[in-house]
Amino acid sequence: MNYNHKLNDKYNPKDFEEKIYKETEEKGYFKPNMDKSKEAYCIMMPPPNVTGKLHMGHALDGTIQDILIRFKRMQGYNALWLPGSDHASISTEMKVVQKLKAEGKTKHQIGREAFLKETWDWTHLYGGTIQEQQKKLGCSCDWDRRRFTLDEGLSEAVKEQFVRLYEKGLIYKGKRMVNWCPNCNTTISDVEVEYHEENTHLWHIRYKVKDEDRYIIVATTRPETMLGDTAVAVHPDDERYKDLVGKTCILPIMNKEIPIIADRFVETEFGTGAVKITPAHDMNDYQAGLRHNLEIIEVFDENFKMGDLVPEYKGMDLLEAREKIVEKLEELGALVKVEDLTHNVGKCERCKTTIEPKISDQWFVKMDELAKPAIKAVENGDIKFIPKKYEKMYFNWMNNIQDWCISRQLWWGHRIPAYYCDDCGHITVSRDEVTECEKCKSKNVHQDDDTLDTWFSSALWPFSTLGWPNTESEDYKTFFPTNVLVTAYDIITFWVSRMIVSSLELTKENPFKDVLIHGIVRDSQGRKMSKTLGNGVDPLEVIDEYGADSLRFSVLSGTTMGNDIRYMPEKLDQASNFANKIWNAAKFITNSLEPDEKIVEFYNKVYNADKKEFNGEMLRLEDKWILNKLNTLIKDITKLIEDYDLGIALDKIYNFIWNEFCDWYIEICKTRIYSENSEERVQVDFVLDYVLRNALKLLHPFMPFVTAEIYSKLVHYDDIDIMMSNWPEYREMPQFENEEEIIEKLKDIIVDIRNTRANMNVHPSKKTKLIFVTSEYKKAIEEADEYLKKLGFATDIKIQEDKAGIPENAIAILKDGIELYIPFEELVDITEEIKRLETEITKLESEVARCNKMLSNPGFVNKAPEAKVNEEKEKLAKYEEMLNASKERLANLKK
RNA sequence: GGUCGCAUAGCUCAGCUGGGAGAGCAUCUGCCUUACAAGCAGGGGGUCAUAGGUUCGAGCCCUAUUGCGACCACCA
Repeated sequence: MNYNHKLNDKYNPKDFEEKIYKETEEKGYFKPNMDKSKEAYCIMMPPPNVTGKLHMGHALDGTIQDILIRFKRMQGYNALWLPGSDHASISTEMKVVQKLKAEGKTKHQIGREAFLKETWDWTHLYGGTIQEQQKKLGCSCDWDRRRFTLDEGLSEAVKEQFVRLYEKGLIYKGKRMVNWCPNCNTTISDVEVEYHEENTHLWHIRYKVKDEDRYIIVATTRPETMLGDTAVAVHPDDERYKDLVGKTCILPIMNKEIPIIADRFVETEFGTGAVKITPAHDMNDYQAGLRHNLEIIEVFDENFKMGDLVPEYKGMDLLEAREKIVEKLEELGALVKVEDLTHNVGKCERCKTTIEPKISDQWFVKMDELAKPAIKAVENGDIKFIPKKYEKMYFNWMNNIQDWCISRQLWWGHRIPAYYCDDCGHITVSRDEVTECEKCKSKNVHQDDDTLDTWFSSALWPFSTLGWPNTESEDYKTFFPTNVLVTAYDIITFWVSRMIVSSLELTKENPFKDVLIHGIVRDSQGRKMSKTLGNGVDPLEVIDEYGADSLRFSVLSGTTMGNDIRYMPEKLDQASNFANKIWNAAKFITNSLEPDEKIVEFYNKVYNADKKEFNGEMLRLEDKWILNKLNTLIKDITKLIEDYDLGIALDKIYNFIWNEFCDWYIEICKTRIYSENSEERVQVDFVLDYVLRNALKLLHPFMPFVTAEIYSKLVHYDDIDIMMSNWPEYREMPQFENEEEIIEKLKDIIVDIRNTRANMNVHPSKKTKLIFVTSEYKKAIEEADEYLKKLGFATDIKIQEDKAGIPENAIAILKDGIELYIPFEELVDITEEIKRLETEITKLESEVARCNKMLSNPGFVNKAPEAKVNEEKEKLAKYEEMLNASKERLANLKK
């Protein structure tokens, strides 16, 4: 066995991160093992936009999924993490439109076919970018199974969904009021509208009541739409207008008679309490119009210029028309007053153009029936949200669900599989291309020009990627339903909910069992990262500077699932310091390693794999202490990852490696590491290697690169890389609890020694004697002799069962079951030591008092659990013992 | 307006089914001790937003208040 244990002198992630990624990918580690005897585990990566670039949100999302998949893979599952990307219709189309614009072209000029070719080219040019970036992050997904929402198979799935829903009557075409972006020239969904405050005016206009010498005054922000008014509405309970309801009034300019109606949607507080109803150009008015059967009159033409209702305004820009109409009203004496008003105006999320509500012929999915089983699946716990609070968000949305407008006036996407007959007008919906009207057999048919909302295809992601609608495909049968969906809370409503809906409707299965919701990565000031603010942090730059492991650490350490994360550059220092710490520890351990054969041989003797049990006689107290700690750690981390408590898990491993393994175990072992006795060295090398390798395994899902690099330099038990190694096993019943307790006690005493010395400003070079008084811990201290001397700054250690011969002015460290005296000789001023003892006594007294108070409280003794009461009793006894010892010591000093 | 969340050390945040307040950074003190100064050892620093309540016991549960945030709806 000739094996290289040598680690580079310095921790430098660039030396190995890319190398390891490439190697492990080439070895096929990212692919599922397809072992039928193993349970399947599957995560679908939320597909990023095809032309997107990796941002911190992706980094967090990818890190979480990679941790889960690596964990499950090490546990032996047939684990698949399937990546891909989304065609992102509006976003991609806008980018290409802009590109064309720069070239002086429009999409209509070049035509549909050429435009799609342009877009495909664009997609091929930028489509691979994000994948390459995800690789840098360490994402171990099966790239060969990568899917794109416009792939043939996925397009089949989209058509299948459309046709099935259509045939069930769940998709319909109808005139509805939709959000229209006059710039993008398409409908956009409600979620694509963002609201901005804007300063404007509120015009008060009076409409004459018919045949009466009265007026009703309405207030509006959009006087130009009054040409299309078909009613005036007031609140039914509004005393001011009660007698007017049912009458009619005269619409100025148009000189037209319109009814005065009562509707609960009217706010009596706002404006005048009377509102003009323009069903063609306002959501609420439209709804009111439907309720009251009002005529719908469009004021604008398809280009959002004034229509031909009044020839004078025809073709005018809306704002210009507004001015003219206001002038006209003033002229007519109908304008009562103009108020200033700040209100929210809907803007297009993409181009910031003011959204126009528009009545338009669109395709819709009828949601209410579809939502029911999806609500139930979460209600009855078949699908769980983590953290649970996000279920409320989901229910909130699903219980108020609106029909879903799925058609978009875009070209980039899945074209709606509906064909219109030019002769009879019949609509044929089909999976296959239609060349003949199914009703009149006319050949004059043409396909709907529109495409489907991107989310209509993303809704199928958990199963369209596995081959659905072919439910016999190997992948579908193996991996569906999937296990967990990982995403941020901002797309619960329009993605997660729709996946659940589509999956239940089409496959009759839940798409996943768990929905793991994480927060959003914000900048160090807590602001959302955005292009306009320019405060985004580029994960690639971070990786370049600190390495992927540090980035991964920094977005998870000290976080809670579901809460937003503030990006703190300092955390990267913490992360790379940690990696560096492990690196140095590993370097130290591997440098002086005994030959592998000897250590493997020792392992075979000391460990009984069947019983998961060590031969205690072959190990020392401190070995058993760290092994017991490791066992507990394995148990904790396994549970924490299973519960998705990744932040806590990571911090626990951090703490174990740094504060237990490095700070204590390695320090304790140094005398043995440098020992002349090779058996002793084999023993300690085994434990060092064993604990480190297992700690690295636990850390591997979180920091895959540094752990892999170091693991490859440890004792060579086999040829298995850490990524494919078995997840550490733990014993349910800890084997060395007692030993752990003893070492903890010794640690406690060492801390006291250091503490005392620091308080007294004793230089490290100044060594003393240590005199222990104990019978209980005699053996342990004897065994600890060498490292106690080292860590306790001692020249000499004495153990005795009484206090004979202890110098008067020695410092006393008094514990239950063990007392330590440190004779500092001339160094110690007795009065100082008296003072120190006195504060110690005060502290102990307050502890004793606290215990007594609790135990003398009948409520506590009677009602608290017995274990709790006993615990307090034990503490009391311990503190009393220490208090008595301190008092005795003090009395002696004062003599 | 509706729903939900947050408020803990100077900063950023943890804190599991209620049982003696934690981490990282910052700060102070002492150390170049042969893996690591990207380090080691030690210290200081908190009325857990406010006011009530439930409980033997509340950072944690309940109610109200204040401040902040998110989402949904909407503002003619």
